[in-house]
Amino acid sequence: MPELPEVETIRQDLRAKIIGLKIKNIEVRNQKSVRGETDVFCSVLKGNSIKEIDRIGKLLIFQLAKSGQYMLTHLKMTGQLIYSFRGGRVAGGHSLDKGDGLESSKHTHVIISFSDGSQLQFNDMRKFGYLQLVNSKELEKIKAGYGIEPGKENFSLADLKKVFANRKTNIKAVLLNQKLISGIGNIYADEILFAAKVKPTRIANSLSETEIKKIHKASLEIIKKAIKNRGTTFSNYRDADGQKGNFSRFLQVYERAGLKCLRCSGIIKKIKLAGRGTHFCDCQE
DNA sequence: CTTTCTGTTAGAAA
DNA sequence: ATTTCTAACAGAAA
Repeated sequence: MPELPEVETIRQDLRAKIIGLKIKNIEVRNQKSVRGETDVFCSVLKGNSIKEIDRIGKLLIFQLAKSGQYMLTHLKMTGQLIYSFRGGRVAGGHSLDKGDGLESSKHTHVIISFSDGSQLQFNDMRKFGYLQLVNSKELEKIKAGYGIEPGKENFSLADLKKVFANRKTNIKAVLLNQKLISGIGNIYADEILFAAKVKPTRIANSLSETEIKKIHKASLEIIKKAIKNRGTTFSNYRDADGQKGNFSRFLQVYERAGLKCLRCSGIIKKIKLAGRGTHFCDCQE
């Protein structure tokens, strides 16, 4: 799925489109996509509207105008939030609803319809993602479980050093651990370590001051640049308009196994690390 | 046909 | 307490 830059792109897009729209109807086609009671989920949303959209890590937080609750959305691997309106279109998927311009597919699990005729679809091929209603207390508890995040005040060099200190596992696993650092997923972990010239297999607490500085700098720069380019699409990811992200062409190592390194002309290797496909070049130390 | 892989992460096991 | 492994699911590729 979407990692931080992709989720942030969706957040910004939806913020400009659906804030204040009255929710007219909810259709839940797959119960599993909604955590908690579906009936409660529907009755709370119906007649409500979205006041603000926030994000922590890869989790979207829709603040509701009434009821004081929040609708959380995690897209996991293949989730999509696609906004469309009558006369508009939804990219991908074959039409099940003929004629009205609001196409859905067999992977559309929840449809939120607004009173102006537009709608927000939650699509998810692998069904790992979910929508969930929480109150402010539950939200705070969930937020507290997330680690420091590139671009936020809690991501200073000193904060990052603290995360790496005494950590006896490989740096890749640390970057992917949302409880320690939030928002980075498999693509950006590989890209950050390549930019910082640090091998993903290195043990976190063995990193030198200089190496930590490089990882810190690369994290901020790469995430920022990826947001600016609306994220990375290599298969399923789409923004709120159903469009692909543009960061794919800036990727240095991810999905480049067997190809020539763009820095030293060595060959990019791919191994399994922290349970994930991991790309790197021997010019990383 | 079977096996392995895929942008994630709870939860179990070690 | 930390770290590692697996399952949840669907589909593409080998």
